[in-house]
Amino acid sequence: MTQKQEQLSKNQQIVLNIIEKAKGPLKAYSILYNVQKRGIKAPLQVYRALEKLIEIGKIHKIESKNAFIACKNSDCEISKATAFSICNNCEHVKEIKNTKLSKYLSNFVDNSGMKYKKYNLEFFGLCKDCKLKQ
Amino acid sequence: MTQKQEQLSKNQQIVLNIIEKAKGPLKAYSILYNVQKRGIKAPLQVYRALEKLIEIGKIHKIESKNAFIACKNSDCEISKATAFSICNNCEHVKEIKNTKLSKYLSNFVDNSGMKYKKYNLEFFGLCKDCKLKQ
DNA sequence: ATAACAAACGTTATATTATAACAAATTAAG
DNA sequence: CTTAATTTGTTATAATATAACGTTTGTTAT
Repeated sequence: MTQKQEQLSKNQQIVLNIIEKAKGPLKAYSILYNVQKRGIKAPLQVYRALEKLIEIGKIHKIESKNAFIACKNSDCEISKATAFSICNNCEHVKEIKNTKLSKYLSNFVDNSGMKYKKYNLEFFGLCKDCKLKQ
Repeated sequence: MTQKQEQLSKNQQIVLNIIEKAKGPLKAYSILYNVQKRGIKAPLQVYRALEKLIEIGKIHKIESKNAFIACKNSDCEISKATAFSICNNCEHVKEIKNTKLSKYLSNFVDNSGMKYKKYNLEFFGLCKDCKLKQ
C-alpha cells in the first residue's frame, strides 16, 4: 500500500511496477519487452514514463549503465542527491543511504565558492559476495 | 611539451589533441567529424581511442552527457576518483580539484562496511556566469 | 456541465551512441 | 628475425534515445 501513487498514469504505473519488482536496475528496452503484454508497444512510451518517474523521484537513472532503478530512499527528495554502489563483477547496484555523506555533498562548496543543487555519485568496487568468491 | 605521450598511437594522439583543444566535453561523433580530415573515418576508431585514453587517465567520460573531457587533474591517477561540476544552463563542465573531497570519498565506508576502489561524482547547478545572467 | 487547458497517449520515423566481427598492418619483446 | 600483442581499417549492426504529429484523457474554472 504505497501512498501517492494514485496520481500516476497508467503507463507510468506499469513501468514503475516492473522496476520496483526487479532485483536490479533495468534498461529501457528490457522494460519495453517486459511490458508489451500490458499494451505498451513503443520505446517512446517507456521513455516518457521513465522521464516522469525520475522527475517525481520514484526512480533513478544509473548513468554509467543507462539503467533505471527504483528509489529506496525517502530522503533523496526528487532525486537531488543520489549515491550508488556498483559491483564491477556482478553488476549489483545498491542505493547508498548515508546521512553524513548526503549532508557532506549537499553542503559541498568548491574552491571557487560554488554550491550545487543536485549531485549524482557512483561508487565502483566489489560487493561483499564477489569479494568472498575471489 | 606534455610528458608520456610518446606511447600513444597515432589515432589516440589525434583524438586526445581534439579533446584537449576543446573548451568543453566532446561527444564521440563530434570528435569523429573533427578528425575525418586527419584520416579517421569510422566511429569505432574513435571509440577505441577513447577507451584507451580513459584507461590511461588522459580523459574522462561525463556519464550524464555521454561526452569526453581531458583530464586537468594530475591527482586523479588513472581515473579512480573523478568529480565534475555541470552547469544546467550553459552545460559548462569543469573538473573539480579538491583534496578534501577526494580524500573524503576515497576513504568513504558505507553502512555495511564496504570501501570502494573508484567513484565518479557529478554536481549540477548554475555556473557563476549563468547565475549572474539570471 | 462544459469550455479551456494541460498532461498523457499512440504511432511512425529517425537520430544518437556504441559494439561485433574479421582481416591487415604496425609495434614491442625475446 | 619471428612471435606475440596492439593498433588499425572496414563493414555491418546493435542499443539507446528523441522528433513530430495528431488523438485522448484528465483537471480546473466558470
